Amino acid sequence: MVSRADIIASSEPVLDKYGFSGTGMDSLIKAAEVSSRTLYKHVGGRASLIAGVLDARGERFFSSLPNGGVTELFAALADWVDTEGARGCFFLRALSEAGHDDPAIAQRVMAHKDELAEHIAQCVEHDLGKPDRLLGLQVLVLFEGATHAAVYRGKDALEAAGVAAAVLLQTACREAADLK
Amino acid sequence: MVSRADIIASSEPVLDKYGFSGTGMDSLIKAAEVSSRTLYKHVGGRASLIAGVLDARGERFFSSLPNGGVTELFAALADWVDTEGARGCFFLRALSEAGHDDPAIAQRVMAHKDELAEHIAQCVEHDLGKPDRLLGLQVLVLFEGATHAAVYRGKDALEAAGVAAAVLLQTACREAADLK
DNA sequence: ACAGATGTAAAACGGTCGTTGTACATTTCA
DNA sequence: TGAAATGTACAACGACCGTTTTACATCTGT
Repeated sequence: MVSRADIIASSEPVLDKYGFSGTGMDSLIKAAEVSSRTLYKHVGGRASLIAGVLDARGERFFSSLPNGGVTELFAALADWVDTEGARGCFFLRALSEAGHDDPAIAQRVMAHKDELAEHIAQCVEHDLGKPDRLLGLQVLVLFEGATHAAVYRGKDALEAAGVAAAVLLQTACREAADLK
Repeated sequence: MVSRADIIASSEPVLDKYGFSGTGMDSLIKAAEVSSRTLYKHVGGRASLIAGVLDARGERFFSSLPNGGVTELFAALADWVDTEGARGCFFLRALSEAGHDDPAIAQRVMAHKDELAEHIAQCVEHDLGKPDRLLGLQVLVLFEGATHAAVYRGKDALEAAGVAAAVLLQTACREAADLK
């Protein structure tokens, strides 16, 4: 007995590995180990399935991020890449490959990035003791850059990003002290 | 009288705007303003056309980057995004969307990123007076991050990345002075 | 026991896509 | 002039893809 959640869970790694446009319904049906009839009854259709996968992925991703500072943030990203592989941002890939013909996907991607920016802002505040919009954006850029540079530079990119974030944080910290 | 280069030039913006899997040959034929027969005679086929577009894009991109330091580098990226738009890295998108069934594409993407890393390393050396592998990688991550964060944060991401690179450079500079 | 829900396998449908074939028009130049 | 080169428009091809239909099996609960 399969559920909608089961089908979504089995679809995610296939879409991740072979891409949204590179994955046909037959692959997702085979991965779910159900008949096409059952899959369509449970998830409605391709667009709805992809939307569900994005939701599940987002939830899983954010629950993998600890509540802490930027050091813990980049450590968690390194763990994520270790277990999931480095194929760029799943959401930005969804936007490029499927966002054109489905506005629901584009909207989910934007919401995901808003949530990511918010989480990073809290990491920065955790370390700095106060909010810092510029630093938050810089760490977001480092996070995004690490995610994509890891595709071709591997773990070195993640490590460099973490160090860079620490340097930026310390600089902001010093500047705050100088202003006192 | 059209040339292979003309067809490649007219194809690039279409592939960029609608994506590799979202663009059919009919769109590229229409953009080239030739018949399908002529286009195929000139470029051979879809895979060869995309490879040619990647080559042309890479040449155009690197010739838009000035010889200078990291400040000029991020200024040039801002100009590029101003005129080209922010849709993420064209090459990484090619890798995701078409790299699976065409190893020639994957190889071109890797070569492009190697060239980018090399160019950035020279920017760092220009400012610092000596090579610095970690700083080069950090600036690469910032460059990649700015490219992708600009998709959803616009020019703010580019600006933040430029400032971050300057801070990292100055820190490295100070550390070098302390060691004397 | 049997109706209803839930599943399967496999064919079929309509559409799109990359590519090629056919038939015809136009320039080029020996 | 007239043949070769180069172009066009457009139909057709085979393959694939998302989805639905058909026909049949297997559990579940009163």
